[in-house]
Amino acid sequence: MRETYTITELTKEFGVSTRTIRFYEDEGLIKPIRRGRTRLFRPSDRILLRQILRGKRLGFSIAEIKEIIEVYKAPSGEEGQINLMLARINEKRDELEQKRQDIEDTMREMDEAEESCLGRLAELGVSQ
Amino acid sequence: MRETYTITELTKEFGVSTRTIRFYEDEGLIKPIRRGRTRLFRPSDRILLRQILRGKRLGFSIAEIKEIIEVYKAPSGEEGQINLMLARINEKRDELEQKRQDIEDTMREMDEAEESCLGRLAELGVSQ
DNA sequence: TGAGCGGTTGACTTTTACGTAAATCAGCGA
DNA sequence: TCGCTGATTTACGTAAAAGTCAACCGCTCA
Repeated sequence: MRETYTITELTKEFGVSTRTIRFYEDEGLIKPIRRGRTRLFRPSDRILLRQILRGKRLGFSIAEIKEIIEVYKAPSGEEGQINLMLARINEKRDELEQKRQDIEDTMREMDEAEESCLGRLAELGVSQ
Repeated sequence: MRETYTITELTKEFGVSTRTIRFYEDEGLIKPIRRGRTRLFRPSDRILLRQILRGKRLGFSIAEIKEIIEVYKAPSGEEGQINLMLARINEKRDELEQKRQDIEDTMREMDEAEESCLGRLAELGVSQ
């Protein structure tokens, strides 16, 4: 595994701009190390970026993604803290479950749309 | 089934503002009929609104939701048009499939986070 | 040694998806 | 006829998530 990545390597791999990556750093989502002023991204930063973009595709806001990343890091602290973590995990799971349902519903309507397109094509074929 | 709904009935049912619903009309997503100046929403408008909000939860933009709604309406026109529709349907399906995968991945990481929280709780319990 | 290349900072701008406020209107019950 | 309620239009405001631009730095290699 590579030790570090430059910012442009990551922009190419993930198809985002440098501005975007720096923005995520400003928002506290990733904390690359520095050599002089230049950012160096470790494998863990790269994984974080992957998780951030995954969250974006699912329509989570930066703030929500931050929360999700927090629970990934998980457990330090005493019982109260950990129970709070568990509660948050369940919240996020519910949201994901809702999205999953939304996807199923949308998929089903896509199937119906496809069906009726194919039906229409068949009609056209027959009448020719 | 009800004949029509007022705008406030829909805001209450779906938990959105009147501004939001009017915005969707401005964007051409729904076209309620009018009695005088007042909007009247038919069952089909209500279903559209449901689909719009589903799209929003999945992180689609208004423009993308518009496209999705277009393919729901589906088939009129000749073969070329319909084949174009079918292509669009498959594009959207790919996007949905990606989101589905993203959800699975996130869910799995949630499970891991939960595991390690529970593990930490067990430790705390034992040491007490 | 100077030109190019990749990276950085900072500031301003843009797009999307509404929020908010003001003025207006239409029906309705007392 | 008054005042309330609920709806409408118009217009400006705003937060989030970047895009864009300018000025600058530090290396390297020809």
